[in-house]
Amino acid sequence: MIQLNHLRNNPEEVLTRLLKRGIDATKTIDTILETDKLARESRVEMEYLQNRSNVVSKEIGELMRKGQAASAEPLKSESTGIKDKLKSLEERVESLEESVRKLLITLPNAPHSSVPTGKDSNDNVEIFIKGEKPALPANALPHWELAKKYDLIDFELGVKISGAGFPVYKGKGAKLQRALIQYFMNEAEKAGYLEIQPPIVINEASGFGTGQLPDKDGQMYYIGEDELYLIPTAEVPITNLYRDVILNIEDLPIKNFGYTPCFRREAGSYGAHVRGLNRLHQFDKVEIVQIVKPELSYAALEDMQLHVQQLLQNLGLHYRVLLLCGGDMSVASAKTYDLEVWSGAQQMWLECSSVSNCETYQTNRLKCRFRNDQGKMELAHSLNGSALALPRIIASILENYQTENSIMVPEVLRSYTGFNEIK
RNA sequence: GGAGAGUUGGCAGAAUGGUAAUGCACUGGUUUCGAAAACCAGCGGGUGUAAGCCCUUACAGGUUCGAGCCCUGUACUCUCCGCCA
Repeated sequence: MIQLNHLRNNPEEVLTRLLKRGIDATKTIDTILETDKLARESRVEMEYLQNRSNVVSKEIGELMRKGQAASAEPLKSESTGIKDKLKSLEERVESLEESVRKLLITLPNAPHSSVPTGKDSNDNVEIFIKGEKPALPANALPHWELAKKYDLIDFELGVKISGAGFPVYKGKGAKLQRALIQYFMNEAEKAGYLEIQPPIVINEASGFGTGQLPDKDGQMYYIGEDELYLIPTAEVPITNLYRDVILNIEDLPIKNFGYTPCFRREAGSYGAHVRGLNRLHQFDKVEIVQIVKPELSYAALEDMQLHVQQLLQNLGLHYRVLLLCGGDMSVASAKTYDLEVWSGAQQMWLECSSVSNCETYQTNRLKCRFRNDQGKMELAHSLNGSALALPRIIASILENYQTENSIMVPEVLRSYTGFNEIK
């Protein structure tokens, strides 16, 4: 959530930046600032009375110790009087501060100045493109047909076991996925990230910490019996490792990665674009996360984005990098790059990674801080990125690497798969 | 799932209901050629230039002039039993 202190001092700036999302927050911000002012005034008054109450109680304690119980009586009644006033005042402060907090969490993060203004994906900007569309054989098939032809993935079987969007990977299909996971993990490790195997169910506090709750409530699978959510991404449990933590400055930057399944209800999505591996309820992903000093977060964002590019490049896939416009970014992000791979047979781009700098939006909720050079508490910046999400990479590999009667395995994966070709 | 015990700073560990000791660790300083030792200071969070003030004994309530302490509820941890990869 946006820092209240920053909003107090720079309401115009926040307002302008939010306009990049197509959001006019004038009214919300005005209400926040007005309510905050009232809350602070009441708080000053409250603290004054609390102080008086503390002093009086201390004096009573003194008298009691000296055995002068009788002379404490007037003080007792004064204290009782203060208490009455305090009660309503405390309720008022609490309710005002709660109002401020509730309004504050409705605001998404303020986009960085380099983020283009826009409403939806049409306003995203392509900033880099690599490789070319592969020349496919005349009998080229979409990946779901290839998966069937070579018995790699069984979508119907998944429907029987669980439902639509839960595919079953078999044989070389399963092996290909495992090879990719292993490859991505090794590359993350080489890039200096520490491996984390987190839980894949999370509690409400964790969901709130990274911004999924309350915003994305309906998009997560919920286990009511235990009040737990299935993770939509490893970003949630990994970033929450640093909830309520005061980090040592020399521990920064923190670089973690984790491989986990991810679960998304995808409520409301339907149509042609959900075919095959395009959109699933369960998928695997390797996620990279960084917690860094504020002044270094944009360098880290570029670093992470380039790491993901390198993976795609090494796999020999045609891909492009998009700078998302304000309206297409997730609530927590201040700046996001999406990476998309080319799906040769479907003739379309598939998003396979999203790399975001959340600045202090998450760390403010998480209370993830460090002591800066002046010895003052400061919120760290958090970043996350997929490196990479598996299904769409597999779709792209199957389609782009198909020959007339086989599918070639990308060079870099062959030592992991143990086979060069799928026939 | 059942029974019992417990939860105080980074750790250890005090506090007849009277306003959170102390030790260790850590940080800075004095000293030293340098280090150790010793000594001094700091060492939960917020706010404030500062003095200060407020909050803080797992969390939420209650009793009280005053709660780490008494009462109620919740969460978590540990031990034993049961079940189990």
